[in-house]
Amino acid sequence: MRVTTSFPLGTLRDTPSEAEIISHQLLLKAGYIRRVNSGIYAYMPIMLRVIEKISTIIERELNSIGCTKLLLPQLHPADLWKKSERWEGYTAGEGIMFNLKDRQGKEFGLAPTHEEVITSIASEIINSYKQLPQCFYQIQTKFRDEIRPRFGLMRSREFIMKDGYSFHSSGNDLASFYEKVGNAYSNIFKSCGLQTVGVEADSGAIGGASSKEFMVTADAGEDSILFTESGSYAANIEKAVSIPSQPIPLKDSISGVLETPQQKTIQEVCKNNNFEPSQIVKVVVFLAKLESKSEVPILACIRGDQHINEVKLFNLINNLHNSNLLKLQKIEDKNIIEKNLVNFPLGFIGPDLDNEIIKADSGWNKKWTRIVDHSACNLSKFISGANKVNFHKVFQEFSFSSKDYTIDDIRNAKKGDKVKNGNDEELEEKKGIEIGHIFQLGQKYSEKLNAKFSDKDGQLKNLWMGCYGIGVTRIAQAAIEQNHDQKGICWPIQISPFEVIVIPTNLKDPIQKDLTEQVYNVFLNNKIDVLLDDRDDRAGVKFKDAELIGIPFQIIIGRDSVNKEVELICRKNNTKLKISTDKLLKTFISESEIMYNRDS
RNA sequence: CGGGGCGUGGCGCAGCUUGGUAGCGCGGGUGCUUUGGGAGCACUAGGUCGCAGGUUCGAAUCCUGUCGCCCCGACCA
Repeated sequence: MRVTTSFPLGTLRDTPSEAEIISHQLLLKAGYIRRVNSGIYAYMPIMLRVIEKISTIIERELNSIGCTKLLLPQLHPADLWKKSERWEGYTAGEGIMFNLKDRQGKEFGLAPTHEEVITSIASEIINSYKQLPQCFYQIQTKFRDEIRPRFGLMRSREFIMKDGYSFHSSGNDLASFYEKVGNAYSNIFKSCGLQTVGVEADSGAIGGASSKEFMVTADAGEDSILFTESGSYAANIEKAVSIPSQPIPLKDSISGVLETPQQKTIQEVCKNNNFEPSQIVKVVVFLAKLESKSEVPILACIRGDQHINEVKLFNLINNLHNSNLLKLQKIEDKNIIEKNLVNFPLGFIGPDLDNEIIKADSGWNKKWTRIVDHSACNLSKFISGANKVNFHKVFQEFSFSSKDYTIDDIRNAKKGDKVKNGNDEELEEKKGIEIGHIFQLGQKYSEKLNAKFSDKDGQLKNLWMGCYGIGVTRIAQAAIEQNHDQKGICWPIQISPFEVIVIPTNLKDPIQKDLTEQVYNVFLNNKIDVLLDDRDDRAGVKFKDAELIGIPFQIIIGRDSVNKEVELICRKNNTKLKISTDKLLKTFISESEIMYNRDS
């Protein structure tokens, strides 16, 4: 491809001010993407080549384990989503799905994911166990109405994703295929030149039993992952389970009610009264909004030195009540408190907060749903709010094990915690970018959408399902986050838009010009992805651009053209080889082979 | 939705406090010079200063409203 006749590179001299993280800055500066609106980007020709390379790698690996590519619609009828009971949650609750009405007033959603559509189609074409297993996938644009799009392609409202859905006759078959996909994913990310870790994850709104995320480790990542150095354990912080540190026991001499004026936080109480955070039980109040429209107040207790994991809490509440939980919010808004509660001692709440405090005329459930974390329920003596403003008190022999309290894990695991009893390994923490997620959905969707097959025994049974996602555009950006330097991007060769760029330094010199054409054509004829920077610009400009856009190899055609000699430069480590054009192709092929093999 | 910031040519920004009808660098075009690390000189095109009201003889500048964008938080297949 020639720069002059195919597309303007569109590189920028200055870094656009809107971009915060390096990968986003480089994508814009090097002309890969253009912002059209918040979270909406155009993929320029050079970007599309990256996307296509990633897609090809994904297709190769998935096809090799028996997956089949297809293409599904993006405009989904609301009816289908109502059958799976996700319409409300995805529009009213989380509001993650763009939705609209057609001229007849029929409702539609712009697809953020495709379980409903694929399941309904699969149920039509799969009749017998003899046709199983099946796995379909597609690579296309997804839509999500993000509350706050950010970091370029990392969290955008339109993004390209590979999503796959598998169908099985049994849970065992699903589990083994899930493993196979997990392996294929590892191959894919390795083939893309990325360093990833697989972690246990929460399955979120998609639901299902088992779920694993693939993370690119990078400081710019939005997720926290906890892992042991040996690799024996790795999980997303949303899911991670650990043993909390030992609490420091309270002195025997302390008892009764304590005056704690204005001391609303754990820190203030500790500082003013000489306590340790682990001697306090923190009580946080939430309001749970259910799909059945009922609103349930929640009282969550945890040891003072620990933090509540709202994802765990969300899932727990979801299981505790019959209706789907749409939203969980902290109760802290003054108006909401005044409207629904009487003399609410915010900042001084204890685990025994009375149900009477909920106003009779409030729309809330009249009883607190009381939840206590393991870290708090074993304390024999602790400090907590006295349910009276400016007072705390000492709780002794307080029993959480009455049936009023649900005891469970609602705690954030953290760096330094032990993984489990009898294992001395400590958790470490890193930031990660989620680029892949696989789920064992089980029969959740097939049940709702009535997707059945005839099994060996002649019985109609629900299909077992798995679903598997890869963020294609996210991979591209994550790769830059992991592979760049002061000068710009350093693409892993596997997903670079071009393998090599030919840079003639002076096209006015007929010898250089002839040699350039000769070299370019040799590479073209040998099916190498080569870009020819045939712009009539100064050499320095072309060098800078080549470095910025990050092509792994540069061939400089210059002064030594008279001797049929050129330079082959490796972008990443800046090594230069001066070689004659006779040996150029062979040398390039062996050098690039090394690079392909090292990274994949 | 809460907190903070910003909207001035394609990009990065100044001007606003103290009103007088727009400027700098990069980029674009033309010409000459230059030619292995984002060149030099000259000429040139390009902006109703986000939008709408208001104050004023006069508004990019002051006031009110509104829209948009970015960052932090909440939220997150």
